[in-house]
Amino acid sequence: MSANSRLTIAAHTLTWIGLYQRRGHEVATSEQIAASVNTNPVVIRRLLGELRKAGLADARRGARAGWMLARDLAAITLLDVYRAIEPGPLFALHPATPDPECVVGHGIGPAMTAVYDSVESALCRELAKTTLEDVLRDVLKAG
Amino acid sequence: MSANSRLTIAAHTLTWIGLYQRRGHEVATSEQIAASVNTNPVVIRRLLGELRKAGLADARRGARAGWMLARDLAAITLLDVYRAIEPGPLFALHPATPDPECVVGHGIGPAMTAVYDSVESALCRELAKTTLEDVLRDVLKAG
DNA sequence: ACAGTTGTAACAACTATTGTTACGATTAGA
DNA sequence: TCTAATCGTAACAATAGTTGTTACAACTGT
Repeated sequence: MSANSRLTIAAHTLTWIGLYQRRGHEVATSEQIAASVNTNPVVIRRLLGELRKAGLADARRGARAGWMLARDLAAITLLDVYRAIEPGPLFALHPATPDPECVVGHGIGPAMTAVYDSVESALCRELAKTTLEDVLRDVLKAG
Repeated sequence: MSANSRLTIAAHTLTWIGLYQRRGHEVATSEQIAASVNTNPVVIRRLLGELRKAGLADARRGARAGWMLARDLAAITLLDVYRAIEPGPLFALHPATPDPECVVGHGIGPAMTAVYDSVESALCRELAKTTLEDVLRDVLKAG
């Protein structure tokens, strides 16, 4: 797959806003964030748009416009971020329906679905363990 | 991402070969497997080529050619299959290096890498729990 | 020698990601 | 009321991965 950096950029973005707000600023602009992420401001705005729909960020428009967190960093887990920006499931079943006359073709779908459900649960459990507060702490420790 | 059905098709393919061999046949052809999966034989051959490189399948060429398992179904986990066919990591870091002068830009990479390592470990642990023997049992139960 | 199959290259269609330009909509403040 | 800054979004190109397809050389049991 074309490697997926959306979760990285989303976590970067929200962490950046959180730190900026703790330093006393009200809002952060997509241009400031893009400079830190090293990308185009539109990429940041697109991503923040999805994060806003998920209730993780808010935007103020007009003059003195910009972005702020909708919840504290400690109240946002990486699972929240993942759910906000990753649309589909990790694994898919067959593109075309397998032969229903074949024993394997008939039973493989449900069998794999059960496995994929377990795997996605494990992935979500793991992502839920880390909050953006944890991420910020690690980031500052690395400095 | 364009949804990834490679693991599904690979598990289907190996399970099909395993069942076919248990019914007394020596080898299975990509055409037979493709009929069950409902796709083109070349798709199966490509996938089996990667599975062969990983030591999970073997091919016989010439007349009476076809595919066989290199190990018993019970000795192949879904993690083995996953490792054989999925090249990259689940999540990627930034496409372009983030600003190293920024605290967040500087520390976010290592922080996210640690998280991604944990997540991939959890995913692998979960995939390792299921063997193709388990898959075949579920498949036959569903019938 | 023949027939059947593997192994692989080449190509098209489709989708997702990332980056970019452009421009209307919005609003605090002069 | 005007202005300047920023959001919100559409549109497009470049790149890459997946899936399906055709084609053909290489191989080997009979």
